[in-house]
Amino acid sequence: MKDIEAIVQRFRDSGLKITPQRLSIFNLLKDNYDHPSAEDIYNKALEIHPTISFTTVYKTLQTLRDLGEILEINIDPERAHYDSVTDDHYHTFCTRCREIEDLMSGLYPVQELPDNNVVGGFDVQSVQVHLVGVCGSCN
Amino acid sequence: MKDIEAIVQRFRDSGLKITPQRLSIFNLLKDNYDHPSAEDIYNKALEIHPTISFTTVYKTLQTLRDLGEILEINIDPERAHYDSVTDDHYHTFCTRCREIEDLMSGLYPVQELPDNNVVGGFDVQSVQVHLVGVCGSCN
DNA sequence: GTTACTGCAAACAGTTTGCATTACC
DNA sequence: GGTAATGCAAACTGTTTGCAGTAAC
Repeated sequence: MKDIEAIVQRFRDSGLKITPQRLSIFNLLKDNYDHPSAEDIYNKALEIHPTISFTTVYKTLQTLRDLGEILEINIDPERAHYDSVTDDHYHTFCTRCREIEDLMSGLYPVQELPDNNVVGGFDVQSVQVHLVGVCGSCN
Repeated sequence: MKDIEAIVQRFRDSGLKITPQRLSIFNLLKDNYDHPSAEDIYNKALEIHPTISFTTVYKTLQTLRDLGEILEINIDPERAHYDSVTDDHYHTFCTRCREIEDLMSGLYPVQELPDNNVVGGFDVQSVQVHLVGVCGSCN
């Protein structure tokens, strides 16, 4: 995810409006290295905008995802999580505490894709590597 | 997933009963190299048992998953899919047709885990590698 | 002033459960 | 006969939508 000014510019360029609610969400995501669910973000946003609705948070997350500014992570079957770091990296998912964490690169190196991003006829848009198990804190 | 007799034995050994409905589900899974959702399996089962309920299919899938005989794949945010092949292998997920397919081993080789299955303090129970994109047929 | 956003309330879809009846062993 | 499975109906949870009022530009 770009820095706030760049995001604001990108929204304006796309004919999207900048509201205080949206700005708060941008800031929450920017400072966040967890992998929050929509509801996590909503709860934090409530502290700043006590009247903000879940719908607004949800729709803003969708917009950011569609613009490619954040990633939606689908590893927790119970809910989607979001990641403001869009560079290639992988995740661990703890089935006890449901926390998603970044996997230090180097700890689990994965094959490079070919230059055209095609593997066996399949056009790869993203590679998701999830190590599912139990994290250090839950052990 | 083991062959049918072994599954039947495993169920009996665990105090679980063998019903015609369950046997049909075992057979559907055994012959299946797709990655069906619970509803897919339910629809096929209906052709054999016109009165079978979704609940029965659902609960049997849970039991099989808990026994480790099938895997639940969480890559499609809209629904869980199941895989009767429990050996290590990876998947492609087409965002257009929502088909999950096996990734030929060799096309995208992945790092081996250390012997103790621990990566950076995280105790790995399974590794899920998903190539998300557009499949050959949808291109 | 025009266009898009907010927030409410309700719809939606997949998943999960409680419970009476039925079937397995 | 005792125990577990089936199947119905309803609850549940996260996600998504329609729409009237409001705010950005």
